[in-house]
Amino acid sequence: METKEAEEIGHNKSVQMHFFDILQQDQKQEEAPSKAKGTATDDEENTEESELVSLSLGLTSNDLSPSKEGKKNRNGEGKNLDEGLALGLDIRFKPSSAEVEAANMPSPASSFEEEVKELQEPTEIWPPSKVLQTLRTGDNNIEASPQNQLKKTRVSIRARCDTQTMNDGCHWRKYGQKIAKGNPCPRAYYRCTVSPTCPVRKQVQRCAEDMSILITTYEGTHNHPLPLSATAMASTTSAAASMLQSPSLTSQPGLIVNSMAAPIISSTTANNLNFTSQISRPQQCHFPNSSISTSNSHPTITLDLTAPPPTSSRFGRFTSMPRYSSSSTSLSFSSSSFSGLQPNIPQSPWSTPAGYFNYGNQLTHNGNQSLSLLNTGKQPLFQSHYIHQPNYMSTTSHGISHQQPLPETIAAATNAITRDPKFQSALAAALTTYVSNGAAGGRVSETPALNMKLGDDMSYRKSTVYASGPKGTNFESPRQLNLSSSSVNAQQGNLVLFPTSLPSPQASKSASGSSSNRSNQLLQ
DNA sequence: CGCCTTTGACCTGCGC
DNA sequence: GCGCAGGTCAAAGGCG
Repeated sequence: METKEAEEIGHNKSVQMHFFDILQQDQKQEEAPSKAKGTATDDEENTEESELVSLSLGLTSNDLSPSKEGKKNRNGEGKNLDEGLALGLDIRFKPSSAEVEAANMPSPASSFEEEVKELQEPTEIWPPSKVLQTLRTGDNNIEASPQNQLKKTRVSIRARCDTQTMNDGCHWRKYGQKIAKGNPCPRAYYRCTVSPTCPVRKQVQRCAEDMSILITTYEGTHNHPLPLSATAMASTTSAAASMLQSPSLTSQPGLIVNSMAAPIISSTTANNLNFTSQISRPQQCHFPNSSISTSNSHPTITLDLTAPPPTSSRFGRFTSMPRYSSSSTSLSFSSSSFSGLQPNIPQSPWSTPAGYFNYGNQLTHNGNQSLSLLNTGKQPLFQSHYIHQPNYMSTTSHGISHQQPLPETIAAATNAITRDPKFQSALAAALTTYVSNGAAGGRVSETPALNMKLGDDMSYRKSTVYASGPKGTNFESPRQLNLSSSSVNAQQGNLVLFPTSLPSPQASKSASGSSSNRSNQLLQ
């Protein structure tokens, strides 16, 4: 099946998304590995309740997966597998002083070897279905508790894809199909088969409104090394998922989003995208253009890769004004690089010449390649550091016409950020991604790690980001991240991030053709 | 032969 | 308690 998909994708059309996966490392597993062996199930479930969330990407080392992995080199992953990779994402939300023990936890990102051990000695963090079924009926079943149900985090990807499923780099076995209410398209249920004990499942369903949109929802934590191709976007979704793991981020001064992972280098071919990973540069999240949303019953982050492009130019013109109401605030992360996620677009989302950072209506221009960290504590976030810097706002030598600052917009957006903890974490994730993209597509990311501290202290840490031109062209021009505000439903503690500048497939096609020109213009 | 998909039945949670 | 909907199981069959 995967092979079929890969062929189809590779030869023809579709997005070839060698995708992500999330490894949400269980806090208690890490704390007490021995315990995890014995009571892994409980630990797994406890993870859902833990406020301290440690998200870690899988690693791709020597193939530790079952034999089939060795037999079948599906989707050409074998090449990548040979290389080996340590990808780690460590997002920790240290919510309160009560989480003292959290401080003793090893960081997945910094404990690669530990993770390898763990993987080599697989601890069943999810019981086999039969066991699970038994547990469900048990009195002590933690999973059955409403609380756990409530906290089961999912990451959903919306992407235009004309194949049955997106090729996310993992191997899946379909175990069920249902017609969901309100959607004529059946929902398919898949289980990760890379490891027999892997608890990760995904649901695939076409969007009722737009059949070309494939909605893939991931749930669970891989307990095995991921193929390189599967780790490409893991950090992105991990970061996104992390937002849902902490009920109140900002009240906790110690939130640290720490990027220690290798970068993901994207490569493109004529008709498909191929996100592959390469090693050893510190970096992390991919948040191409995504919308993130959560729901109450099943906290779900949706990375919306389908949004149409704005009517305005990707470069410097932003038409949407942030909208605020007493009950909602909105933040949009967008990047000019997103077109790559659309099918048939010969441009990598990670290799665009420039990223954009738009906060509110401001196009900020990080003129000195210094992307500092995000502090969403008491200080207005980008205000002092980016937006108000004349350099950033001025028309650049690339011919970008930047709009004038709009104080109200900034103030409103700042207020939105400082008000909503999840908002802050979303920003952290987005920035992490942004920096990641820069490092991935670019030549250099000078900082071994991007640390984003959301809290009270304003300790900025420098992270230098270089943009990359198309296909290996290295640019040292600043990347610009586009962050615009629109609306977030803060009432229910939900965070919604709407993409604002995602090119439609058609637009992307044309845009992709001219993008490099524009890019060159930008960077000349 | 092994792995996969299909598909009806079953289980579980939730709202009324 | 009942019904509905989502999710899962597992037997059957297909495919390479």
